[in-house]
Formats: sequence, structure tokens, C-alpha cells
Amino acid sequence: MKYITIKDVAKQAGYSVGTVSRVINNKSVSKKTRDAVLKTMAELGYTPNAIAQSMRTNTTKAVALVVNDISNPLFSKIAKAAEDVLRLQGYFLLISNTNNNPDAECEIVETLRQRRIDGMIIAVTDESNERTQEILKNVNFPVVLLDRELPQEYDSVCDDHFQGMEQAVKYLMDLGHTNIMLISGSEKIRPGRQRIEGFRSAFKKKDIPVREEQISEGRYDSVYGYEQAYKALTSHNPPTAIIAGGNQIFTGVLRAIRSCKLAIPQNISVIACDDIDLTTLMSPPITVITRNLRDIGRVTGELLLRRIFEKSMDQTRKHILMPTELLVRESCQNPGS
Amino acid sequence: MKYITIKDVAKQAGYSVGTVSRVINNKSVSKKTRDAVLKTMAELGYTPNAIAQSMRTNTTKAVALVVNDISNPLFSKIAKAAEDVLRLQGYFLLISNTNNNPDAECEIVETLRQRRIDGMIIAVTDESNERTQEILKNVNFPVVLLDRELPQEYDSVCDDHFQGMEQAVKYLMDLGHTNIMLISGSEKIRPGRQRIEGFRSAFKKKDIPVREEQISEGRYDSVYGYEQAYKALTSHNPPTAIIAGGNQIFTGVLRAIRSCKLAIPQNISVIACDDIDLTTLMSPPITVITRNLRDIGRVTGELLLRRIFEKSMDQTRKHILMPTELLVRESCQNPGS
DNA sequence: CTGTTAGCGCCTTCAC
DNA sequence: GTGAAGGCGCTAACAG
Repeated sequence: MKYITIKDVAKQAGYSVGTVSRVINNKSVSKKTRDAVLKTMAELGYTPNAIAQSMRTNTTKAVALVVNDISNPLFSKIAKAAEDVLRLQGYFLLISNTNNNPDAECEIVETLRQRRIDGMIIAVTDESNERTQEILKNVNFPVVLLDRELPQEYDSVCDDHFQGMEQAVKYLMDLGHTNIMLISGSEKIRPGRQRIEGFRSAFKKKDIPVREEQISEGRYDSVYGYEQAYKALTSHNPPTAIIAGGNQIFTGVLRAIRSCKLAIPQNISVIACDDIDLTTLMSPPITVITRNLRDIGRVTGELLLRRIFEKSMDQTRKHILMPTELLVRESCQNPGS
Repeated sequence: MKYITIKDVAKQAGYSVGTVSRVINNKSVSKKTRDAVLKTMAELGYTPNAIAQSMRTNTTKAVALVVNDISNPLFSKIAKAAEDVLRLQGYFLLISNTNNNPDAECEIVETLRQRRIDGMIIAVTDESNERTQEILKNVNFPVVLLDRELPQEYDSVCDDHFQGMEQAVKYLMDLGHTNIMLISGSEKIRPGRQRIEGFRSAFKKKDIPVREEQISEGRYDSVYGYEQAYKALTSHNPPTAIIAGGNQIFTGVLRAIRSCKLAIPQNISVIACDDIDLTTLMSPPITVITRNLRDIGRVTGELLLRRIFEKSMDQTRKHILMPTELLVRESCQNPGS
């Protein structure tokens, strides 16, 4: 089973390969010729070989989205939205999964480079990893950072976790909470840092000191959420409210609360970061700090496309900040009651 | 910013391109030469152009996984597992999303064909769609169907939804239920068909007739789950147990149960298909018909790899059936109590 | 073990 | 508007 080539079409149609190429690429050919060529292409079931086209034109019409966890619904929603705008311009979106492994990440970026993609959206696993930075420096295509900051400047689309967290803490304080705990993912990536800063800022504004135990900073997974929440809830001074700094952390927090046989919000108030099925389907539904993932994906895709089109790489970098929002539901109440 | 080519390396190292090519591909070269070439490659920051390699070798070392909903955690888990075995053999996994749209699906398969991937794993959106079948017939690489059946034979990895469903119904019957409802996704794809058949079979074995209203067959989404569950629960003869034929359907069922202010399992018993975060985090945790997604992904990837390696396409097709299992938790009880 | 060279399928300049 | 030909970067066959 062999593929039909442009030569086969040319011969069959009685034209030269150049002419066939011109109809493929919508260059100027007479209507009569075009129709004839199109007809033989259909007859032969010919489709141009994208590899050969890439080789010749030095573009692959493919861009990559590199994330650390593809099973996180957050990313799949962003990916969907980005893909929509990309596909409209004829670009193919490759989704790659680093599994939170910096080495795997480096390998993937390297592979992508070899495969000559036209651009990349990446949420690096660890902003401080030097090897990642080094490899990123060597790529020859535009890069857009997704909610990340790197010493070397890149275009980026970030979310305002700072203001979302500040608002959440203020909301809890207004409800009467002061013993609030934040279980955050690592500070090694921007979201964790921003959330912790927002948390501190809210306390500072009220002139209330933050105790060491109120912030735990670690991993973005369920086990970590469980461990930290359980430890805090069974301590001699348990928090009256917990903010889970990520959706995986949140599921762990939930398990811990169940283990301790506590009721939400009667015994413990809870706020989650990012809205998932679970937050709305719980009884009671959970108050969340949320963001518009579709918008984020769309804007990110658009920014990358713009960079690909302009191709003069030496422009100043563009940074877009997307809003976050506190969605009040029924998981928080006055700690005294 | 230009890419370094094999010529640059050859010139710089003082060898021919053939020799450089040989060290790239680990062919026989003297150790001295290899070291020298490797050194200059590193110095120049050279990486082979995968496009050119593909052009020459007629292989892309890329395979695709085409699914209808990338945000479904089911697929991302399968994808992860498949990717692991594929990557080990040097293959790159492209994940594509059809969004349950048969036209988009056709377009994607067409694009993949143009891009000359080496193989494809696909869960088609609609098994009866003729255009899909036609396009699939024309691809020049091995195809493995993921939990789907097509008139034209392909290799496939399917799950035994029939036996899982039968077992679930039997379990409910043993508990004393007879007015059991199945809210299923479309029969147009294998899982829906299998589940409905399993449901009927369980009733047949007990010689109990199945009433029309006990099975609703429609879409795999949350809204459908809600509508059907709500309608049934507010009817004059509400079911004592509901089986949700999919994880999205399940979330809808949950909403309906909440709307009706029913308690699980006191007022209504519930079984879900496929285990997700939600099923274990609910109180009470939900009994599910589950399957090992890691195994499925691994086996699927392995089957595809085997087909790619053997390259003689005219073998008889291989069909692998993966087991399902009823995981009893606390969401079902005797309907009388 | 190593150098030389043809050609993969396509696009693009240069003639006509 | 159309044909002829070179070459993108690489591999593989053939010589040496």
C-alpha cells in the first residue's frame, strides 16, 4: 500500500508537478487547469504529504501544549479552548504530559524541538530548574508560558491568584475567622507563590500576624492535602477554616475532614481553588476561587499565533494577566455558631 | 536563528555526512570517530531534524490517540498508560480530541493521515457513521479500536461492560431491588450497547420482564443524566435503584437525587460506571462498575506497537477483552428498610 | 571503517 | 499560466 505522490497526480492529469503544487497551494492557475487537477487528485485519493511540505517550507503547522498533568481537568479545558483557536488557523495542537517530572519535561521539549514544531505553550514543572531554562533558551520557535514566571523573559498568560486568594481570606475574616489555614502547593511555581503572598497580604491588611502553622507549602496532590489537613485538624489548635490551594489538594482535604467526622460548614469552613465537578456536587456545594479556563486557553492560543505570524522574535515580551473570582457557595460560615 | 544541519557538523568535525549520520543512528563507526563527532555535535548544539529523518525513512515515530472527550479523566488515564509504553519504544503520542463531533473526527483522521503518523488508537464517536468508516479504510497505518466495534474489522481492545453490568444488576436484585433503572449513553457505541445487553440479561436470568421505562438510552453527558433521573424519580413509580451508565451521567443523576431531596442509600440505591474522584469522596462512597484503566492503556499501546513492528498488515485481527469489576461500597441497600 | 551520491515529496525560482 | 530543475536534511546503498 503506497502513498500517491504529486508526481502521480501530475502524470495522470497531464500537467507538471509545479502546476499541481500550485493548485495545492492556491496559487494562480487557470480555472480549467485547476479543475482538471483537482479532479485527478480526488480520483487518485491524493493528499499532500505533510512531512515533505514541512521539509520544504520549514514549518510544521504544529504547536505543542506541555503540561505537568494531563488528567487534571483544568488543563484539558484550557487545551480545548486553545485548540479551537489554533485549529481555525490550520495549526495542529500536540498535548504533552510531563507528569511533574522535570527530566521528562526536558526530554519532551527536546523532542519537540527536533520535530520542528512552530510554537509552544508550556507550564513548566519547576521554575527554578536550570536545565529546563537552558533547553528553553535553545528552542527556535516562540514560547508562551502558561501561569509561570521564568528569569529569562517569555510571553506569558498568567492568572491573578494573588487577588483571588486575598479576597477569599478577607471573606473568611469578615465571617469571623482568624485561624485560617492555607494548604498550598509548591512555591516553585507561580500559582503557589501568588496564593501564599495573597494570603499573607490579606492578614497584613488587617494587621494580624500569620503563624507558621497556618501555611503549609508542599505538593499539589491529594495525599499532601490529606496529610496536612489531618495533622492540622487533629492538633491542639485546629483551624476553623481551610483553603485548599489546588483541586487535587482539595480532594485530600475533604478526605481528612471526613476522617475527623467534621461537618462542612458547621465544624469547618472550606474554600477550594479552581472549580471542578466535585465542588458543585458536594453537599453543601463548595465556595471556590475560580477562573475562566476557556478564556485562558483562547488568549494563550491567540498570543502564540500572533508570535508565530510576526516572526520577528526580538519584540518586547507580552504578559497577560487573567482575573480570578471568588464564587461564594455554602461551605463557609461563622466559626462561633 | 538557523538550525545546525548534519553538513555543518560534518564540516566542523572533518568527516563526511555519511559518517555523521552513522553516529546519529548508532551504526558501526570507530570509537575515535564517534567520540569526535559526538563532541562537535554537542559543541554546535546539533539535534537531527526529525522532519528530514521522517521524509527519508518514511516513519514519523509518532502515533495518535483519538478520543471524543479529552477532559474525561478516563481517557487521560488511558492516555498516560499508553504513552508510557509508547515512549519506551521511542514513539511520540499525539492526543486528539473530537469533541463527540463525527465531522471533526473525520477531519482529524484525515490530518493525521497527511502527517504520516505510524499508527492510531481511536475511540470513534459514532460506530455507525459511514464517513468515518470510509476514511478509516483509507489510512495506511495500523489502527487499534478502543472499546469500539466496526463492521470492517480492526484490532481492538474492549472492556467487558456486559459482565460488569450483569453483576451489578444481580447485586441489586440480591439486595431486593426489582425496580432498577439504567440510564445509559447512546447505543451507537459499544459500551452503551454492552451495558444495556448486560442489564437485560440479568433480568432474563431471573425471569423478570424489563419494562420500557427502566432503560433510557441517550447521551453520555451530565444534563442527560439529570433529566432522565429527575423524570424517573418524580414519576408515579420511581425506581428504587439507579445505575448510571457513565461518569458524566452519574454527576447528573447525583444532581437529580439532590433536587428530589433523596438520601443515598436510604431512599435510593445508586451504582456508577467507572470510578472517579467523586465516587470515593461522596458520603457515602459510591458502588461502581470499574476497570483498570492503566492496564487498558498499556495493552492498547502494546498491541499497536506490535502491529507497527510486524508491518505485514494482512494478519487476522486481534481482539482483546479487558475485565470489569463491581466495587461494592456503601451506596446501595435493601429497598424495604 | 569511511566517503560519495541518489533521492524521499514537495515548493519555488527562473525561464518561456 | 505553465514547465523544468534545484534543493530542503537526511539515510542507505555502493565503492573504496
